[in-house]
Amino acid sequence: MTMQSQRMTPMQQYIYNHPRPSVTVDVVLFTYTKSELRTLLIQRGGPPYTDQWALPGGFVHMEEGLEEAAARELLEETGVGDVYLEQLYTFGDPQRDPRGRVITVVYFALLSADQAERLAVTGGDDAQAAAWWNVYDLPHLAFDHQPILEYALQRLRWKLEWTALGFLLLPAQFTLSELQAVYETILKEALDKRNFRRKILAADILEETGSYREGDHRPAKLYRFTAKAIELEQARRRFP
Amino acid sequence: MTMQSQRMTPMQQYIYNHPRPSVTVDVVLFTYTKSELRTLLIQRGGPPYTDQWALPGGFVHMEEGLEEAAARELLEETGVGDVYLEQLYTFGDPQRDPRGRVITVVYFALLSADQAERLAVTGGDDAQAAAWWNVYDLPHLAFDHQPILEYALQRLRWKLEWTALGFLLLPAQFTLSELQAVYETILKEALDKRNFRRKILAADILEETGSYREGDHRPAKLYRFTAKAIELEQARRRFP
DNA sequence: CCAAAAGTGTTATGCTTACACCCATGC
DNA sequence: GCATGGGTGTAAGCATAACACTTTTGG
Repeated sequence: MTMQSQRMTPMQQYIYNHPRPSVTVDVVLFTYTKSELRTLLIQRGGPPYTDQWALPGGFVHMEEGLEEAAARELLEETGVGDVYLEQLYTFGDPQRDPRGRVITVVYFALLSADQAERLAVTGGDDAQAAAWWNVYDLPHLAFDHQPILEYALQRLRWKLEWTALGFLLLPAQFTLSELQAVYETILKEALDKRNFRRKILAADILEETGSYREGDHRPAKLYRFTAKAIELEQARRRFP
Repeated sequence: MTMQSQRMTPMQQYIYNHPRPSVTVDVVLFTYTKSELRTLLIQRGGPPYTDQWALPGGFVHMEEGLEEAAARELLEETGVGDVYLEQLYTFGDPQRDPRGRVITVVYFALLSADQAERLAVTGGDDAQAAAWWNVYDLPHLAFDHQPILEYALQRLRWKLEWTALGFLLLPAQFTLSELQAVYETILKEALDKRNFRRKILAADILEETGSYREGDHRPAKLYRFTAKAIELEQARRRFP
């Protein structure tokens, strides 16, 4: 493997002896609000796929790392910061973008319901619209973003079953029933209440806040997850 | 995200309005021969890192997919074809290559001992040397290939524990003791013979060939793995 | 007092683990 | 006949899975 020569013209052009692909990052951001699993999409302002919905993302700058680029794009396009991010997969089919060869490194992100609700989600630095969509009721997506999203959903299911990161989708305080509802929505199956509680509590990553959620019926204990839960799971992170 | 204009000069140069990274694929290829877990490395023929050992790999061509590129590089540089390939991770630290911004999509590959031994491993299309190295006794590696290889080794351990893909490292026929030795080498721990056999046979992915390995002592039954074994990505459910 | 969600234990089953001896062959 | 690796079963402990009723509140 040998390197291509590279120089810059006065007119800010970049010349290479071999063609190069573009490299983008895209982000699949999940949260759980209003009893729905949701993902953040951007409505495209220009061709190709004008007006269609797409994952937030953009070009990787020359001086930034990939995860850094994903965090930056998320912040610029949606105002979302301080988010759990991990690399999902790199998609590089030569035909995936009609404009040319674009390889995209996709990141997987989880946002707490608190943060999601605090966001005024209607466009960031450009005039694009951003909106939360129910994962089970999506619009038609641009590019190959449909299969990418499905793959991210698989990863999310896997995370929920094998790690404690489900907490990252919830507000800071939640009841066990709410937590169970998240699991049931994402895994698409009903769970046994007693077994669920026993297993979650045995994992020793929750603590009672001492307060209760008052409502129509019997008040429910509120829990938060302990800092330990996050470290523990980051230690178990399978993709660096 | 908007696309850069792009045109080609008569002198076969490629001009872009924005700088672009190079994109390479690298492959971590594992096999198990002579009682050792081995990986294939290439000795670099020029700068940077002249004479140092590195993962096989090279630039992604504009018209080929990523996995396709990985397979091609493997074939060109080492003569290895017909191999299990899966994407491992994409590394894109801006400083990882002294020549400029190079993002590499790394693939993880498993080669059967049969194929590994049939290979005359001494350089492919260029005059670079290729050689198998014991994973636990590696030379100093070029670029960031050391941590990449460690990450691949983690993935291999995970595969061995959770899937049946360990078979792909072995010759077509093998004894249970040989199989156990592979597991012990890769997982770096001793396994109980009876439990190992019970578990492997219960997985129902092996069949007896009917013949025996004759040797110094009592002949051992030879097994092969069934086609079914490859699909079986074990999914132990966390919730009922 | 009724509706609705919160909360709580026990049992059967299957899987995992630990463990020691006989068998078949070559020399 | 002995050295060497091949091959086999069982019991204890642990985690999982199935299952139904009582408690607390608001209206």
